[in-house]
Amino acid sequence: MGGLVIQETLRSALVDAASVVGVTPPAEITLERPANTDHGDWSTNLAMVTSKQFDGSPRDLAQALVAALQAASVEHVEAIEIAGPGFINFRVTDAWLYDVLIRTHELGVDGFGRTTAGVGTTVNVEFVSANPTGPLHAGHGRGAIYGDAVAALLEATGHTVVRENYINDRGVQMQTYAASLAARAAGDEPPEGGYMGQYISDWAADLPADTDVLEWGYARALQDHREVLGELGIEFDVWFSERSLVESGAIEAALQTLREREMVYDADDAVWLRSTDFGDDKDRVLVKNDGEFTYLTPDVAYHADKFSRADQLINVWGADHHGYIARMKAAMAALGNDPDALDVRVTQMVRLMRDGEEVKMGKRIGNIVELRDVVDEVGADATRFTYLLQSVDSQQTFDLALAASAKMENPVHSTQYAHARLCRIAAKSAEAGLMRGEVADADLSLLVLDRELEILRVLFGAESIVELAAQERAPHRLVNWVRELASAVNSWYQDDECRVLAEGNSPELVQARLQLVEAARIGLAAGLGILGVSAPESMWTDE
RNA sequence: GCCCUCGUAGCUCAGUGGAUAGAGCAUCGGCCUCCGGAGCCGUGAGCGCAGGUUCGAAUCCUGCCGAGGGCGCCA
Repeated sequence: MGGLVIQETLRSALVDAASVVGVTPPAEITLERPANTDHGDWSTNLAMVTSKQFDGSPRDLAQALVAALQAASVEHVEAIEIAGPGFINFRVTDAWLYDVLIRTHELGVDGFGRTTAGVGTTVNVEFVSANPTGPLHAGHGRGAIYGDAVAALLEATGHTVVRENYINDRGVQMQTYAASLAARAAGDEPPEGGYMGQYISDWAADLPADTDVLEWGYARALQDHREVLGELGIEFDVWFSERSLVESGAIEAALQTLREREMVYDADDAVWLRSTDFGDDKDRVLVKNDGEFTYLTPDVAYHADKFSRADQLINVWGADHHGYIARMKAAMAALGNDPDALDVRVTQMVRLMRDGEEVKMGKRIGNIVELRDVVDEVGADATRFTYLLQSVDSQQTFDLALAASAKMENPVHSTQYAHARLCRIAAKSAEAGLMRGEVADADLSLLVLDRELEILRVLFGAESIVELAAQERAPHRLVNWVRELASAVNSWYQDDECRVLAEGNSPELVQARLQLVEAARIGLAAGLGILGVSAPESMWTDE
């Protein structure tokens, strides 16, 4: 509905015009809203992309198309212009923006911005997957929140999503961890290559006398992970234990399958995967000459298991694991799975700033910034929003002081504040006896100011942004959209002309503006909701 | 040496092959007895370098320069 009607009207008119002129349009005619409003409300590059079929320049073709369009006299269109190298620009009546408002009300917070594009597809999103040998640190936070937001975006576009956390609960790092705990409990230094963090000493102090140190430490670390993730609103559907792969025989089964498919060979007393056959730099060892598996082997079995449960896999890995992408995809191909259905996303490092100083992280040198400390300092909302501000392809600078501040230059604050302002207006109106009525009863044509219409224009873009953000696994795109809406609201709010409760406003105007207030509020609350950030009704923190 | 990511305004960052490359902060200049000034409006300034593909490149390709990360029968 709404704007979509306009788009379909224009597309259909363009198809007709192309037919009159004698060119074949592409399957999907590009129709976009120009960044510069001087270029009209809608624009198409049709003349440029089809000019090769035409005897003349793109502009000449545009002329011919416009002549055909004007002869057909398209509904809602006020003006058609040709600009630049051959763009055809449409100016349409503002009525489509009122449809955007109505549609926003109909969809509400739980439906606005959501689509059904992914219905019928199951996606497994694996993220965090941190070793249970210590607390989560600030670097884990980025992957944790990114993975959760990607999962939410996929849900918002109709996919069935499984959030999964893989636990490396066997192997030598667990032994090292237990030895480090035991050493600290006995008052000694951890062994060579052991874990040096302060948390080892802290946790060792709680270590009961007569207990299995490894199992106790495992439970302690896992509890830490669960707690801090819970504070951030991250809930996993599956916590997948590496040990369970041993117990179920899944690792041996995967090796057997690879052997049957002749994808492995024996050499130098080891078992090798023919990963070079599938684009890897070199073949990889799966079983070492001492009979133990390498790190890769259980992981291969694990991914094979995930493939049996989902149509698409998404992995969120830290930058230090990018070198494993090629071998894992090769292993999946060797097992007969589609390597393109495994989408590995790598998050670049986070530089954490505090008081203008960079805080260094490093698990084995003892000076880690725990994710818990970040959450305690800036709160769950600011932690999520700030991590999501930037593309994970770039290194990030996370300013703790800014994220915790109640200033407009703090994006999470200005965004939430915009929502609170709208709520205050609605509450204030109600106190004055001016309740918002049914949207159907309001005269929306009273909304004519540019700042009012700008809010509706931004609201219109929500669905395509959510779709794009989900497709690109790029939550920061939705963050940018929410910030854009908040910015439009904050500018509108400050403009005296736009006031809802100004003296002299007619009851009809108040009603129309209250409808706008609610639409903008729905947009902010829906966007923040998908991102897992709360939409507060008030920003007051002191009571 | 090879692989991955990045390089856009003084700073932090946006930018699905499209038109005059955008925000925020900082600078400078205005506004403000107001639905919450924890504010608003305006201003100047930029695509690392060199080729290529294209009607059109910040975007795609190649090379170079620079930053970070990775290159074990470790995990």
